[in-house]
Amino acid sequence: MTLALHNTLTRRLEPFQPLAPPRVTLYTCGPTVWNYAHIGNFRTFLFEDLLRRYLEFSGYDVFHIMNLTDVDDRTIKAAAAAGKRLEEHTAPFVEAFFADCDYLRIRKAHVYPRATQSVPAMVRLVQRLLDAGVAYRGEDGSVYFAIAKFPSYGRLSQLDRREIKIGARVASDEYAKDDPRDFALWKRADPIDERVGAAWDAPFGRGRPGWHLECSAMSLDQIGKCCRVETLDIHAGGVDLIFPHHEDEIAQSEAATGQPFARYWLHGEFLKVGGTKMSKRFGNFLTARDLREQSVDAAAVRLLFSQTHYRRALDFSDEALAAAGQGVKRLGEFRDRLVRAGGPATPDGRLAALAARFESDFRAALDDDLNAPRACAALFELVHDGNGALDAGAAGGAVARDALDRAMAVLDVLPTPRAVEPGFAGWVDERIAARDKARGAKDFREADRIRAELKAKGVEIEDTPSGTKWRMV
RNA sequence: GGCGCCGUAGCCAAGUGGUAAGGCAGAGGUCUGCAAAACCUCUAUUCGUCGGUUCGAUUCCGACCGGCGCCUCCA
Repeated sequence: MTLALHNTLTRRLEPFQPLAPPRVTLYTCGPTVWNYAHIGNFRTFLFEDLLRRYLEFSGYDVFHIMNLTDVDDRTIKAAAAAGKRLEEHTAPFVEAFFADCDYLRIRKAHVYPRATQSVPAMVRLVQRLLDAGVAYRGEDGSVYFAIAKFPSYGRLSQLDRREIKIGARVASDEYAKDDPRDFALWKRADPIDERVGAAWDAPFGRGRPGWHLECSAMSLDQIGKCCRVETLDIHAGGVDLIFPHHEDEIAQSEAATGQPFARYWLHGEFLKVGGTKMSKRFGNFLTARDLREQSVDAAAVRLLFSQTHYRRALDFSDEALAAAGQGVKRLGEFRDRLVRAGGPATPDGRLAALAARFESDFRAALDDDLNAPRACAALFELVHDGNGALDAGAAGGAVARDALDRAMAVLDVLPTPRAVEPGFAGWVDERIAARDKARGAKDFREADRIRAELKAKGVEIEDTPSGTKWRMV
């Protein structure tokens, strides 16, 4: 079994073969830190987290680069509106982004190059394109990429099969370009750029990088430094980036290096709300901090997103999130039960057999273009059959627990342990002891009263053959 | 107008040219003092509609209806 991934470049499922295994260079388009990222943005980052984790699970040595776009039109506009310098405005959003990633258990990239700190690499790339004759200075002083000089332009987005809508809108800089489709590599600095500190000197004029340029320059810079290559194994992002962002990245990068920019392009679908794309523009968004403030377990978000394939739009709702929360709880209960089911395995090896089947199904599902919904189905089959085996007296939970834990290195959907104050835990134990005493004396009214008392404090109890268990809900 | 995606039970959602995974919710049962948890049973003869190809289609083709996305900042 080998991993196959859907490559946007070919619109096909392809066996995954990195340039120099076991190394895999992975570049994922990160957030634009002009504001808080919403969970639609995080759906993409979580899909990339799944990809990253599964590559590592499969034995690859992943070098993961995620950029932070801290200078672009929106960032400048927002900084100017707030009367702040660029870095002053973006700093809290950068911090919030990392906090949100931690909350959602997103594995850290190895490097987070920032656009404002990568200007020299961008200037070098623009110069290289000017030298190669595929870029030119427009009448407005900006530098543009000449699409006519790059014949394969449009391959990723199948632009060759499209018609550009004529007369829909006329870009303000259109008069400065040779061809309306040409895009800016370097934008001449205007007074607002200067005011917020978004302007740098370059041989071809003082200005700032175009959005597409940032990703090309940062990714090539990073993989050049780490691996001395000019081709990424995987480049991933949201579907909305296919055109023009990724198309333009390919043009710039390949025109400069003469090498394929990325071998595999992966794109995650949108998160929707009531049938419409979640977007800042529509105001129908929810941030990770909103969920955290509602005490939503990040595991529920992870499970919810894992239960829909990454190339399929997912409609978000509180009901769906709550349903995932129930699933997470069930997984946690099962793992606790496995831990309690110690001792040597029963002779028929039921749990071991279930664990083996699960691991095989789990891999097969994820090998098939990261089919996490199927992996989740395998997981719940393990829970169901495992519970049945335990009910029937199977012991030796360690095998199944190990299999579960290995899978969790990829999905990571077990409940977040709740921190409980020692004093509170002591009080709960005391109450439970009192209840057990009442139960022993057949005083069930008192026992039920104590249970209600605990419930009011958020403590749920469960009587088991080995005593009374409790948990926070 | 161009390009593309989707339409599967109450909700969410996999999937296959050979007769529908999984999760949540619901009903009944076992267990329990009662619960909880867990397990058992039940819950789509059917996969938007209409045609076509086929021995056979939810799965392939066509048309239509409905929803969405990109073509402009966008995860």
